[in-house]
Amino acid sequence: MNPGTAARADTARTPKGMHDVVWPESARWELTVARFARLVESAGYGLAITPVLEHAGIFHRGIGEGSEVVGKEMYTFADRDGQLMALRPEGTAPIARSFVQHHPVPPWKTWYIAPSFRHENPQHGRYRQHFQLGVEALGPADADLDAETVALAHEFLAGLGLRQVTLKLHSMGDGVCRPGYLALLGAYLAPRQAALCQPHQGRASENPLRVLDCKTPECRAATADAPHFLDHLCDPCTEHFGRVRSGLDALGVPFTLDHRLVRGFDYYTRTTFEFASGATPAAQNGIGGGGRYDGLVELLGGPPTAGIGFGIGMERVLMACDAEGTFPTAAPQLDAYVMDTTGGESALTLTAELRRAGLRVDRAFDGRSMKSQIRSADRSGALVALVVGPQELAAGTVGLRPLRGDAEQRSVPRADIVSELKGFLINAMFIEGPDTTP
RNA sequence: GUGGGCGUAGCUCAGUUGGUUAGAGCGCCAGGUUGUGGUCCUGGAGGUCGGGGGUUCGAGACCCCUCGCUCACCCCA
Repeated sequence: MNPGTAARADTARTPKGMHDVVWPESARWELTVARFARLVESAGYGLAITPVLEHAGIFHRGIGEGSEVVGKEMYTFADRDGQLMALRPEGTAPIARSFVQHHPVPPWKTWYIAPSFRHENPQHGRYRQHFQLGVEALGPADADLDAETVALAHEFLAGLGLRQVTLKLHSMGDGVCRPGYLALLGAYLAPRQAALCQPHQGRASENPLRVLDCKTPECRAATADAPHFLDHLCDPCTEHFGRVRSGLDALGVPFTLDHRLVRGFDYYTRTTFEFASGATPAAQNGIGGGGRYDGLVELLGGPPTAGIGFGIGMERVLMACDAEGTFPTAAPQLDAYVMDTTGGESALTLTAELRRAGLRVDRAFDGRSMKSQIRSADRSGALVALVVGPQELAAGTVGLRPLRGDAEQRSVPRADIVSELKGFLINAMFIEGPDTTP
């Protein structure tokens, strides 16, 4: 370890590629997660919270040794017991591991918001720690579940107001037809090695699918006439994929078939899909993706169990929202802000009383001047300032001063402050009153 | 992991061919207004010039190393 790196350990900063999410940005996270939870819970999903750390083998076996994420980007280390541990690089394998461990009765539908770690070089929209919102449904192999799952992700993104998001769909076949297709693709590429881009020359035989995914003009040209997997699926896979497509059509979810869609994890079978934003830079326009992984549970030691899910990148989604300018404005944070220039005891008790009554209330501290306190009240975004000065203290009243709009400050008996404040807020339609509609 | 650009106050930035105690706007604090915000005026606080080393009488500026951000590649969310 060089001196510069060592010195860095003393500096108060987040590690490279990792970020604090603090207010007001964190308010968008809360709202986004809440929306996601409400949506997927309406579809029968329950929350799953799994450890950030797993035995590294879960990912080696599940995602695949050869994958970029496991081979080059995973945070792996031996803990104090000498066990090889890894920080979760994605959300699906831990859920499958959890299924194997607890053998719940399928269908088992879970959702998560989970930090994921990849040791790569960060840039805007790609971080060493990012958060994924996701769902996993284990058990059914039914193509309707594929359609439902894709539609759920689509509905979430559309519900955030995103309009420039496109959906790509493909099928990766299964253990029956994939070997045949890989051989076919390999045979197609073998005589064309020299035409591929530098990095892929000589390596095409290792993972021919990667070449399809490559964006260089050389590889694009060389694979222009490559066989499409969709033309070589086995009959059951063809039928399954046909039902997924008709299901999405029936649900009104637009998609395009993309024979170059190759996902980075080995566990995918049959249906795979990705959502991309047309509003963010191409390098990080992938905002989510997923697919079916019918062999994963068995791979991790469980019974043969089908599964499908998706992960959506929290940071990427918010980037897309920013790019499209669709994110809703934040609601006011506080109903009232308490000011007290008489020593603070009134503020202490009044604030507690109002909070017990269900109101959102903050107050000034450190006995600052009236002017200073009302400036804080204004900045806090509160709708009303409640003023306790010497006059109010002596008279047993509280000054109710509206901060938004042009209403006058008025004096309210201290004993009536909760009902008076609620009455004011309802009247001003800042909070919901009793439902008076028929 | 590879390559380009950039790091000066909380934020956005200025800082001449190297030359005294490093500046502005916004924000923050206080006062003007001895009881009242959003406007205005005045004042104040706040800086290891990302970090370390070097060249020099003298470095925010030049050189080397390093850390971070950023853009691209790779790959992905």
